[in-house]
Amino acid sequence: MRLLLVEDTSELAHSILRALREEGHAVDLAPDAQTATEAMAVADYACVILDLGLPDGSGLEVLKARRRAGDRTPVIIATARDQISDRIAGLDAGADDYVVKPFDLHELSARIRAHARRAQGLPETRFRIADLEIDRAAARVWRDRTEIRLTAREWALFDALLGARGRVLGKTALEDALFAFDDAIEGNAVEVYVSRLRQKLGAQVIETRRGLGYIVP
Amino acid sequence: MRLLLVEDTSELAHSILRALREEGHAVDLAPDAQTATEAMAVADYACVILDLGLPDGSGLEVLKARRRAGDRTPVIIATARDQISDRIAGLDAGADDYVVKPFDLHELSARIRAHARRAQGLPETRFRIADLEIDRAAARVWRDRTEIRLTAREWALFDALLGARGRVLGKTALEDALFAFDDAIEGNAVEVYVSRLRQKLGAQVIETRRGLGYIVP
DNA sequence: CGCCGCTGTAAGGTTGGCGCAAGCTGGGCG
DNA sequence: CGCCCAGCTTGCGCCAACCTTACAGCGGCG
Repeated sequence: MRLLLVEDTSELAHSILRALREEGHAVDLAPDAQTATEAMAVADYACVILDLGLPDGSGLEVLKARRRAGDRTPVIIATARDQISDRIAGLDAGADDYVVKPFDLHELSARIRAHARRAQGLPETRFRIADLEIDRAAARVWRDRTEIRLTAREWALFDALLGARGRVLGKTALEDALFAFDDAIEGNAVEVYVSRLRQKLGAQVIETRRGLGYIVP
Repeated sequence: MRLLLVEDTSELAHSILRALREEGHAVDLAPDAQTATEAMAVADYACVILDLGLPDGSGLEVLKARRRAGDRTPVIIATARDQISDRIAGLDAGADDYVVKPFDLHELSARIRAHARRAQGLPETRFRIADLEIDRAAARVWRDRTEIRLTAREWALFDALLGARGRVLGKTALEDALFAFDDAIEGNAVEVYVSRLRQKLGAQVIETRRGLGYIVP
C-alpha cells in the first residue's frame, strides 16, 4: 500500500524506509513539514507515519491542518520515550495511534495494516473468496489448506484490490497504490502482476473490466 | 441512541452506565460474552463498547463472530494501559477504535458520537430502478442478483443519464459527456449505445423524448 | 563468488469494444 | 392516409487495451 514516512533523513529513517519497502509498500519519504504537506495534498496514502522530532518541530501542525481540511487518512505518530506530553498532544491533534521510539518494526507494520484496513471500512481480516482462504492481517492465502506464496508486490496488488472489493480499480489507481513517486513506473507492470496473480490464485479471482480497470467481485 | 456496554458487573461498569444514560443514551449492559452475542444479534445498536477484560476472556471472539456475520456496528474496545498487544489484536479483529483504561468519560462519549455518526452517514450509493439494482460508485448493475456487465462507454452513457435523473438530456449533451473534444464524433454513436443499453437493461429504463433527447424517469 | 528469487521492461499475440454505415421502424403532421 | 425524418437495430472491420512469455538487472544469502 502507499505510505508516507515523515522523518528527517537519518540513519533510522532509511532503515524504516527499507523495511517497509521490503514488505511491498510504496513509501514516500518527507524530510520536513512542507514536503509532507505537499505530499499529503497530492497522493492518497493508506497511512502516514509522522515523526514529531522534525527539525522545525512542526509535525503536529501538518496533522492539525489536514484534519481541519477533513482528511481522515490514518496517522501514526512516533515519539521518543520520554515525550509523553507530545503523545497526548498528538492524539488530541487527531492522530490515530502512536509508537514509542525505538519501536519494533513488526509492531509498526502491524499497526499500519490495522489502521489502513479500518479506514477502508473492511475490518474483517480473514475470509473466503471462491476456493481461497485469505488473511489480510497476515498477508497470506491458502487453497485446500496449503499456502499459496505471494511475493511482496503480488500481495500489495491483491491487497489493494481486496480493499476495494466490489469496486473497479483503475490501472492508474493501482499504480498509485503500488509505486511511490520516485519509482517512476513506465510500462505494463500492473498487467504483469495481474497475470502472475491469476496464475497462482486462479483466473476468475480478478476480473478485467476493459477500459475501466480490475475488480475482485 | 441505543448502546451496548459489554463489561463485567463492577463498580466501574455502573459508573460508565450511569454517565452514558445521563447523556440520554439507552444503554444495555452485557456482563459476559454470551449475553453480548445474544444482545447484538437481537438489537441494532448505534455503537458497542467492549471491555476485553471479561471473566471468560472471550471479548474478541464476540467481535470476530459478528464481523464474520457481516455486522458493521461500530465497536470501541477498552483495554488496560499496558495491554498493547490486545489493542492490535482488537483492531485486527475488526474494532473501530479503542480507549485505554482508565479513560475519560467525555472522551468516550465523544468517540461514540463520532463513530455512530460515521456509520449512519454511509453514502447511499446503491439504489433500485425498476427491477435493476445499481451501484454508481462501483459502476455495477444487477438484475435478480446476477450482474449485468456494461462496457466502459455503456456505463459512461448510463451514468450521465443517472446523474440527470428525471431530466431530459439532449443528444449533444450526451456526446459532450462521452467524448473528448478531439475525438470528433460524427455518427449515431449515442443512439447505438442507447440501443445496446436497452438490450441489456430493459427497454423501459431509458425513454426517448423525440426531438429532445433521453431520460431515465 | 555463484545461485536463486523477485522485479520491471520489452515484444508479440489476442480479443473485445468501438463507432461507422446501411437498412429498418414508427411517430407525427399535413 | 401516406410521407418524412428522427430514432432503432445489426453487422463488421479496425485498433487500442490487454495477456503472456521471455529476459536482464538487482539484491540477498550461503
